Amino acid sequence: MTVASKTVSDVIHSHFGALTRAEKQLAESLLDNYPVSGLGSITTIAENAGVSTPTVVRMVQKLGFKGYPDFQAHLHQEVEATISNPIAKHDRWASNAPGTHILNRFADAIIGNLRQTLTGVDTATFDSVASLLSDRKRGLYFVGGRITGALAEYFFTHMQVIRPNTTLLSANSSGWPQYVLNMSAGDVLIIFDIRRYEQELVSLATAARNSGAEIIVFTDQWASPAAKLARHTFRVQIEAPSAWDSSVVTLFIVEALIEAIQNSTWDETKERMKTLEGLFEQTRLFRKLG
Amino acid sequence: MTVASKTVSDVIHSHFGALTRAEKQLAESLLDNYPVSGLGSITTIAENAGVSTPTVVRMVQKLGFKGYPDFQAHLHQEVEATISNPIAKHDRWASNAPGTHILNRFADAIIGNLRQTLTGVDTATFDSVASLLSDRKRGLYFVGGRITGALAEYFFTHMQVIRPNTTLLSANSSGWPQYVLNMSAGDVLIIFDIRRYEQELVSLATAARNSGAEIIVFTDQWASPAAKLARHTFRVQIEAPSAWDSSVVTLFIVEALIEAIQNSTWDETKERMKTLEGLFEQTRLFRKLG
DNA sequence: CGCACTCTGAAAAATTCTTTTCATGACAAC
DNA sequence: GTTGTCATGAAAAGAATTTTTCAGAGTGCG
Repeated sequence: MTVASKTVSDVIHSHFGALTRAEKQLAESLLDNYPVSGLGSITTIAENAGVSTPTVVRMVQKLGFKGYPDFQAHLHQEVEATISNPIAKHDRWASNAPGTHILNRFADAIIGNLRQTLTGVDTATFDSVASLLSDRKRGLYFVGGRITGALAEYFFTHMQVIRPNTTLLSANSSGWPQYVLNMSAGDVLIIFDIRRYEQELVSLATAARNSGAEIIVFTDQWASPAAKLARHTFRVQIEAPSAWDSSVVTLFIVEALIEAIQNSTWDETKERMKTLEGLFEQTRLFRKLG
Repeated sequence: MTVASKTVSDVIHSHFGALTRAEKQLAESLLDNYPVSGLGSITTIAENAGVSTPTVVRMVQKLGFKGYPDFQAHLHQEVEATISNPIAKHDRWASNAPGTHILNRFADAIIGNLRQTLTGVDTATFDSVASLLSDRKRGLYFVGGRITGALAEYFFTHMQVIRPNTTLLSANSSGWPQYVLNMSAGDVLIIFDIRRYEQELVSLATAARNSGAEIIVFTDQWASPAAKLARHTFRVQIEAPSAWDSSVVTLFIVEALIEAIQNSTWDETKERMKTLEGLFEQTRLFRKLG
């Protein structure tokens, strides 16, 4: 086998599955800040990765190099190629891809969305929402549309671990009235509604408001009609070089919220997570015995 | 004396007059194709310059370095500085927010994840996966774990619109064997498995492989055990300043794939979407009348 | 529980690299 | 011509790096 045409990075990636724990650790370390991290002596990179020098030797041989010097020679060539050709590298995101590859165009678009969205997001709103959702006296209800249902579910799954009293509304709108029936004043309804806004969500929001619930809406830059009924609204930039809208930035906000909420009640959450671990363990055991 | 602020190149130039014939010859050689020419061992660069190794040692000491290793360490630093640091870091993403606000810290982390992931993703792999999933003769099966189930669902929902013959596996693993029963050779199983890898997914993957299915795995940088059974694997960077892992970049890849797939069969997809519109319309009408 | 197996790093061995020593030769000054 | 100085590289010495060996730890499996 020849290693010639492929980059060292490629070789590492293509063998990654076959690497052992320590070797993966080493590979990570090499890929992090690649290729400069591999410039030093075998001792240095072993130390940086927290593995022994024999591990380094074994890995590079597994990758198809004759030994460490051979491995390093290849790296040097790549460094040379990279440096002598300054236009390359980071004009593009994915390496070895034309600047017009979908991955690169998507990355550009998403970064743009993220920046625009964050410019628009008021951190005071963000903090208010976080503290609303941290309040365990309030029941939480999550609901999404056809596409955004997955986001609602994602948010819900995390919140369910972090705190009690959370509910995911079924995708089918026919069951919604029963949920509204259970809402009390101060409960919070989190709605995901993007483009092709779904009429039913407005009805749901109205009903929930009448029950005294607070409403939080995740929507796009054009704002769902449900936003008018909301206490707080996140207007997220969703445009992508695609026939579909992008949910990446919405998910970003959701994850940031999850962290903010969890962080504000870490002690309690920690206990819950520990208990949950125990429950998973039991289930597994249960299954084995059964 | 300190060499700190000046580059090695500067130092050589400023001492050039004081160098002897052989040393000048060496200096020329180093400056030619700088700084890569100084990456190898002392023997190598001595040979390249056509001088002896003692000459090299004498020169670097004359330049103010402690010895050859010291000289080379400085060169490495310069190479690193040249290669890395390409994208200017935003001090602040969200306006009116301290740089340490969770939104800003999250944004930094996600951008980092995105960059690292894209450096690692082989566009050839990406394209292969896209064309695999575009092939309508192959049945598609999506499955995720507890947290990643939402991602599987998101992917599935889109693919269901784009093409026929797609299935979302239930969250409950007890129903999986029945799905495997229906898989035929050439079908594709898309698995999402991140951190806390779920043992059942490996069993599922094994069974699917035995039925002749191709397997595609979305996992994290440490790679799910299911990846060993996979035809293609996406290793996504998932670390966030949070107790939880981030799925943002995974979703990014999914969306890019959706676009790539849809794009490759746009004509057919367009028809399907039109039909779907009609169906939605009917349902709405139906409900109104009912 | 015990066996076989793999992974891992400590330590030794082998190799290579770096530095020093020193002999040679060139050249200038006397 | 002799002498001293300096530059240079061969070779030895010294110091590191790289590779190999090997034993212990861990893991999976019957």
